[in-house]
Amino acid sequence: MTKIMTKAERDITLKEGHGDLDSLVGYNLKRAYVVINADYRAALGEDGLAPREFSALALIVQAPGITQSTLARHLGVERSGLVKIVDELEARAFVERQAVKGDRRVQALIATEGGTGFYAKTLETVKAHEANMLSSLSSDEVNTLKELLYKIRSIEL
Amino acid sequence: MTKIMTKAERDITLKEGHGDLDSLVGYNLKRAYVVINADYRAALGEDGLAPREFSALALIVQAPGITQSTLARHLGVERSGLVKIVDELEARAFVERQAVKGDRRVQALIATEGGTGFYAKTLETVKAHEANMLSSLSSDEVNTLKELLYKIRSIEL
DNA sequence: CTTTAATTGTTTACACAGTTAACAATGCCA
DNA sequence: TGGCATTGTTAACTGTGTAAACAATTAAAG
Repeated sequence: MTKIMTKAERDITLKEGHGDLDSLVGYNLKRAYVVINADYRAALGEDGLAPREFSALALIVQAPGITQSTLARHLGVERSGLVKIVDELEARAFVERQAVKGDRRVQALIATEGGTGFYAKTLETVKAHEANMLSSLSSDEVNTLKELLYKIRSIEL
Repeated sequence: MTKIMTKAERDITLKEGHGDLDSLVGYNLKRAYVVINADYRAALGEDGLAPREFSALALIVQAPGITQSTLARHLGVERSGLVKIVDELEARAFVERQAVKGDRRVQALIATEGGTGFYAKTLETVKAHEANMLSSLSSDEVNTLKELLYKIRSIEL
């Protein structure tokens, strides 16, 4: 027989950061991700690049001529899923698919001049959003956080 | 005119953890979340609770009689979205919706005996999954990570 | 060589999480 | 009493991603 608590009792139990969930990395990770993501979208506005398009563009700018397959691998998504991302980037004229001699299966991805410029501008906006978002953390804390997250995302399943 | 790199050059550029993306908290957060999430599901298997059902059950167990509205608020989802989560928990007989005297709009959520037991067992499985997943981090690092993530998810938008 | 296997980009179908908007029932307040 | 807010719910929709199949092409094996 479970004892039913009053609303006040429940709030006390739940307010503090010491429930089972708060001690789990996965739960905190998800919640933090949602918060950051919401602010990202707010900061970039209506016609800003969505996170996935932004990260794809970042890699294309930094590795001109990259292939969709390798790009997909680096982003951790399926080849099929990458198609619409590149479609979107191509539709906005940020990226072009170029035929490559020697292998007629692949098409090299290169950023247009406009795409490169838009990327640079967007990168600054994103950095500003993060700086603002994480202003309550010291820069040491931010660096530590990045390192720990990088370790986790590098784990081989 | 963008210079197209060779495959080898691209790999050098991309292999290291020092691209623009790797310096962004948001990107690392998402990638880490995906990795943890994949292992969570693998660890819990076919008929394990999905993360959202698990976290809902956690709060119901720890705050018997909680209302769907308050539960939704604490989980950071919409009331409407919570309905199917509770439906699922009720379908598996882990949770019951109970009428509450004094306010006929709300239904108090309480965990069944089976639900409480299943939760306890699942919590151990989840803890084991995290311990295994994060075995390359020191316990200090894990605590730091939790604290930093908790700070982020507590940010008011 | 020639046949077999693997890779690339793509489409289509699908699954899942989550949101918004509307609604009926109920409670609050002035 | 009358107007306003809240609760749980449904329905339509969006966003993100996967899996399976496919044609074209290249690589590998015999």
